[in-house]
Amino acid sequence: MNRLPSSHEDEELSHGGSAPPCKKLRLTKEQSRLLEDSFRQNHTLNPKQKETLAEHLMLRPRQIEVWFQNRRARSKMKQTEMECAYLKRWFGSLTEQNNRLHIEVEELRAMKVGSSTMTSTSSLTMCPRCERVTTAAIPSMAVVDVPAKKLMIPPQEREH
DNA sequence: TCCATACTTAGACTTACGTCA
DNA sequence: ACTGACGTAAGTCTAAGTATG
Repeated sequence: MNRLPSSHEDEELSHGGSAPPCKKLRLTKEQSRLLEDSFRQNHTLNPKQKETLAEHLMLRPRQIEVWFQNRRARSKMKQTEMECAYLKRWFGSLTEQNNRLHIEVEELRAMKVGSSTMTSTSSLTMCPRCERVTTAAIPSMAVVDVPAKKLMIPPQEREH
């Protein structure tokens, strides 16, 4: 069932035969499908479930056990890869946002230079918490709002 | 079309660690 | 506190499958 046509020896072994350890087998599509279904329902199996599944698929319980171990590991690896890719995208978007804000600060400083009566342009600072540009000397005097839509928080993150 | 080779996938094993009786 | 059985994660090996020139 779970074996290449050339060898029914391994097939017997995969069912718990007494011969020496069998060579690596490939599961059939049907076996893989059922295992995947089972994995979707539960990522771990209790001994009874393992036994039942093994019987149903005509595999040794140990094979079921190993399959689930590998499946969990690969599932975790895939999840990590996805998270990594997501964080990279987010980092890119934050960098972009940061660059734009720096440009904006420079523009505002330039504007300040133009209006002679105001405080020194070097006193303009960006509050890291509220994302507003303020004059450090007299904070109450000049507060420039950065529209909330400019904060490029990825949708996935906003949900949480 | 066939073949050799490189690369990928997945079954199996080993080891280390945590939990529990 | 110690011990053995058991389950799991992480790392690794390697046969089998696939892509490529």
